[in-house]
Amino acid sequence: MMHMKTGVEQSVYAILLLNMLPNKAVLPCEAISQLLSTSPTYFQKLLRKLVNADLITSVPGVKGGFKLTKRPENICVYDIYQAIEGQKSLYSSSGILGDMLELKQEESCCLLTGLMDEAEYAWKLVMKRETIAALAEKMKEQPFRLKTEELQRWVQEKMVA
Amino acid sequence: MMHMKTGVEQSVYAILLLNMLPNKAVLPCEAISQLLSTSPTYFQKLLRKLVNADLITSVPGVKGGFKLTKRPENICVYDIYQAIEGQKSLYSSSGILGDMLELKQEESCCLLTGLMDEAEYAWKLVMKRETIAALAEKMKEQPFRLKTEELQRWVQEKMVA
DNA sequence: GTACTTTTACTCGGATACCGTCTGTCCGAGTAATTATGG
DNA sequence: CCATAATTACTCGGACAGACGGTATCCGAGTAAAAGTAC
Repeated sequence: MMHMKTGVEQSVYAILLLNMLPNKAVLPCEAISQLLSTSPTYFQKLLRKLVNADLITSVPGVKGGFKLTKRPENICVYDIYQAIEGQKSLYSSSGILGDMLELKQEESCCLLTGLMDEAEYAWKLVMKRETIAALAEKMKEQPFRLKTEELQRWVQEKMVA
Repeated sequence: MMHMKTGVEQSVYAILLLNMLPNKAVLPCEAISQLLSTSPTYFQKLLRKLVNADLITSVPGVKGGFKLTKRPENICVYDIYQAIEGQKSLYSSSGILGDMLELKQEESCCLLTGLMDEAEYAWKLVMKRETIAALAEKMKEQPFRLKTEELQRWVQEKMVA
């Protein structure tokens, strides 16, 4: 129903978790997926997309796992969205007008494309504003503060190296 | 992949067609779907949604069909989008943060909802700007003008009453 | 010619099927730290 | 003790199954204009 996949939300929280790691430490997929109550094997594929987008780094082998590639100030919600959902537009013309008017292929002729692109741009602009650093700050505020500290301890416990 | 359905685009063009009708005249579903190269029986269900949204009116019986309910200046692209896609948000939290922090149900606790709502608002705002009247004007401009006049004649031919 | 019936051409709405995408699962392969083994 | 081999715990990536939503198809029902029929 034109809905954002849950993978985006999961990825955001995964990155917020990785942001709690001390330098050089990593968190294995298994631990994260357990906290997010999702399937480890599928969640790995999401992490893979984040790796491909150069948002996180993967370390193979025993004591392996994932960690952030960049500073949290340099990761915005849109980056994560794009990594998971790809760069396809929300709208792309099916060429109906072209068929209706029997135009040649080379004449691009959608009355909506320009408008929709603009709308999508406005939408993405808002997602580019919010960074992981800002979200992490919000987690430290009330009423999440206590629980977030608890979460920090959980991360310390599950992390390796 | 988080993509707008083609039904929205088809509906926009259908309404542009209905906008070409003289007063009191209607256009049957069969004719429209034929022009849009889509399945008549399914397209009827789209038209039904537009009727429910009070954008168009249906006339049953022989010489029946569909026509606009409002003036084209009072129909915007967003109205059509909403009629087809419903009013569900692009994003809705799956409550992951709540689970992670083990919060109670009543504490709404999604870090993304506020941001995403704002983004969606910006997106819809652009779609609310463009009216059917404006799109119809664009069709009368070059390089569509000649073909649009041809389309007008086609509508005259297929309309009833 | 008028009243009534039948036909016809539409809309209405439910049931169902197909297909692509998202999610979930399984498996074999790669990698590197740890442990075991042999001298 | 040191070098090498085996084990272990991860990531990597492909293949495949299940669920779900959008699209498409079929059917019977409702509705009203047109056509046919009876008197």
